[in-house]
Amino acid sequence: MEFETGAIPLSDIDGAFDLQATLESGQSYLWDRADGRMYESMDVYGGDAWYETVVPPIDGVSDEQAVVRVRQTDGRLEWEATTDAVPILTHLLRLDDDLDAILDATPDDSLLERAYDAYEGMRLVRDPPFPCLISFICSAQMRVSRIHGMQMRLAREYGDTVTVAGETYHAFPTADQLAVRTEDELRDLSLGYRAPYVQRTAEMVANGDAHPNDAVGLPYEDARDSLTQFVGVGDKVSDCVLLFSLGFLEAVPLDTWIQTAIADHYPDCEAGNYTETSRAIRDRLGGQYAGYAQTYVFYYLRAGGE
DNA sequence: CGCCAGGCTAGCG
DNA sequence: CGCTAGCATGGC
Repeated sequence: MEFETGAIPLSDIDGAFDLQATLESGQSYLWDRADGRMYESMDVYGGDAWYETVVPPIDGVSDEQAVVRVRQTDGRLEWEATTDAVPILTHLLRLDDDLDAILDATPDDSLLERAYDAYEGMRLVRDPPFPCLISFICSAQMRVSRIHGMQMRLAREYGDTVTVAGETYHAFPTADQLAVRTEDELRDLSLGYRAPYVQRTAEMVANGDAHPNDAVGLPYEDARDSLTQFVGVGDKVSDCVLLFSLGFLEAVPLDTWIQTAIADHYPDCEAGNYTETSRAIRDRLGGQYAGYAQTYVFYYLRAGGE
C-alpha cells in the first residue's frame, strides 16, 4: 500500500493552529512523533516534525481504518495517508472549531491570557472514543510520557499491523482485541493496577454492555455519571473522555494541576467535592467552553508557567 | 533510599 | 453520603 498526499492551508480555518501544542499537550496519547522526540521539547517549537497515528473508522467521516501522517510547515498541514485525510484531520484536530470565537467567549483573566499567549493555536482534540477511554484509564497517577508509552505499547502488542510504503504502523487495539487479554498479560506490559481496569472495561465494550458513545446527547453531568460505569473511570477520567473525545467542551477535568490552579487562582471555587467544585470552576471559566480554557491552563502550568 | 505522577476502588463510619 | 488505605511502576 502507498500513501496519498495533500495539504490543508491554514488560511482555510477559523483561528490559529499549532500542531505540536495540540498533540503534545497531554490530551491525546494516540499519536506518535516520527523523530521519537515526543514531549522532549515542550517549550520549544519542534519545527516540522511528522506525527502519525492509525485511525479507526469514524461514523460519518471515514469508513475504513486509515494510517495518517501530518506535519505543520509554512502555514499549512501537509499530510500523507491511506485515504483522503482532510475530513479525518478536520475531525481529530477540531479544525472545524472557530478558535477565536471560542477564546473570546471565555473570561478575561490574567492566568488564561498568559496561557493563551503561550500556546496560541492549540486546539482540543477529538480522539476516537474507545482508545481515549482506555488511555485515560491508564492515566491514573502516571506521567504524561509514560501514559503515551503505554498506549504505543498496547498498539504494538495487540493492535492491527498495517504496512504502508515499506513502514509498519500499529492500530490501537479494538475492544475485542483487548478483552481477550488477561489481567496478567496487561500487567506484564507494566500497566500495574490499571491492568484489571483496562481488561474489564474492554470486556464491557466488547460484550455490548456499554459504549462510551452512549454518553453522547445526555446532559453534561448525566454524561459524566454514565461513563463512571466503566471500571477504572471516576469523575476525572470521565471528564477527560467527555472533553477530548465526545465533544463536551464544558467538561473541566479536575486533576492535580487544576486543583493547584484552583487553590492559587480561584480559591472561592473550591467547594469540597468534585461535583460542586466542577460547577464553580466551569462557571468561572465561562461555561460552554470551559474545557478549552482548562486545557490551556493545564498545559501552561505543567510547562512551568504560573 | 523516598517521593511523586492528568486517580480509582473497596471498605469503612 | 464522605473519608482513606492500598494500589504498580519508573524517573529523579
